Amino acid sequence: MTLEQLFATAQFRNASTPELVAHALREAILGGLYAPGQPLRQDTIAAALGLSKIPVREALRRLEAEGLVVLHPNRGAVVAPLVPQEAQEIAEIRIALETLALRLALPHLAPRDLRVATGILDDLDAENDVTRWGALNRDFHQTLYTPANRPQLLALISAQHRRFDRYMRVVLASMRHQVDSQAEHRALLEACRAGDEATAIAILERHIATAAALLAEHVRSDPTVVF
Amino acid sequence: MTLEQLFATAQFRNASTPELVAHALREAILGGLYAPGQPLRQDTIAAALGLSKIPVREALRRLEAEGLVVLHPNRGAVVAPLVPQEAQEIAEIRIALETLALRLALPHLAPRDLRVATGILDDLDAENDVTRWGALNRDFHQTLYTPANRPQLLALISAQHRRFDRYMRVVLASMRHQVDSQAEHRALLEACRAGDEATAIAILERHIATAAALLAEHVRSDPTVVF
DNA sequence: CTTGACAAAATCGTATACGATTATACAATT
DNA sequence: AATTGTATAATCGTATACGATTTTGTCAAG
Repeated sequence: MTLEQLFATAQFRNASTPELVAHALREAILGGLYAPGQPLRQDTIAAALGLSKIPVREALRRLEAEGLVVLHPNRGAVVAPLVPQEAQEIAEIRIALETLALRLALPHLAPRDLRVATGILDDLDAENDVTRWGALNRDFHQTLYTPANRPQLLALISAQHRRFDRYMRVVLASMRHQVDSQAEHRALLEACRAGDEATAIAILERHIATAAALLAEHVRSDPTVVF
Repeated sequence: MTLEQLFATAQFRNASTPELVAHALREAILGGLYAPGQPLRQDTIAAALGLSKIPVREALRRLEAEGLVVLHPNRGAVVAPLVPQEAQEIAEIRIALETLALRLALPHLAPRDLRVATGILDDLDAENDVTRWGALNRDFHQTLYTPANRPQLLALISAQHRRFDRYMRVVLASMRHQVDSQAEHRALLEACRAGDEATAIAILERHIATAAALLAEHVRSDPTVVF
């Protein structure tokens, strides 16, 4: 999937050009099309999309705020580098935000939500592509949190989840974590179905903490891994 | 304080022009110089700062990501309107993030941090200006969280705290909430000094929840208040 | 071989200009 | 009076152009 294709694919209603560019770059970074630390040349991107630098620059500002891009004055933008220490911090943040969201959502979880979540888990089982696996994983979590009816909270969670997935991508490329992760997903879904808040929250906490620990383990076992 | 003055005052190292513009606009919005919903004309701002629209547009994108500005495609930017329901959500988010930060910071709180925090509380007692009161209030909280050594978390808290303060500003303008708030601040500081995590966390939770409740009460008592 | 100086190239940052879109005023119509 | 249509003004969005800054390449000195 090239940047041009991502740009052409992205069409929301009411989306401005810089938003579309931001979307394309976001997907490109999450999909691994651009490596961490890689420079994002304004002219190159603009030319690829048939635009001038100006909407591209605005998109980069947006992505900077999301933590996917780092801007260096007069030296341009680079894909935000991966610093495992940062992933540990994001995991802590995710636990705080997602347990809140799940607690608020649980009383409003409808059978339909559970069905949708189950369907995503089945898709996850069948999915081998790491990028789409990350997207489906985020979808699963969002499905459980959406009934909380907290748009600000959900947006924050999405942003943090996306950043975290950039690290998990590296881990998943070498380990086969899916199985364990799916077992946790199903246990979480079961606790939600049963309306067992304490258990659901505990599973969610462990689920995120486990992913972070796996990442730490991966770094420890092979310190040469370039993140 | 005019926008020009805020722009001239703002000088960080390594700050690009759009960042300086964003800083000035941020302070202007927080300081009430621009009312909620007010249009932010690119030409006007650019002319006032002696710039073209381009760096101004980039600053607006940044502020959009922070939730202080809303961009409408082809219709420009407005100061983000105040929707009390949103403040309630932000309070929930703040409780989740700030109790985490406080828990992580407590074991590393040094006497120096406590002295600094005490000094800020004294300044708060003497401060009458609502805007500077908000800034000092944020400083007090940040001082307690900084030893957690979690830059991402602190940045998130700052952004949410700033958004919340826009609502509190309206409440403080009509009520005299400072006294109660200061009592809570001192009780929190005392629990931190004693290293009593459970009490400190409980006070912090109530502190934020009380502010949110005060806001809700304010809306209930006078539904005509234009936020 | 390394270092420093300098020129050339690449890239950034933004002022300017202009087409596109939206808002406003006001006349025409129902 | 309300509504529709149209001309005008205000504003947005961005392509272009160009100065400023940084990076790269080259070569001479140590």
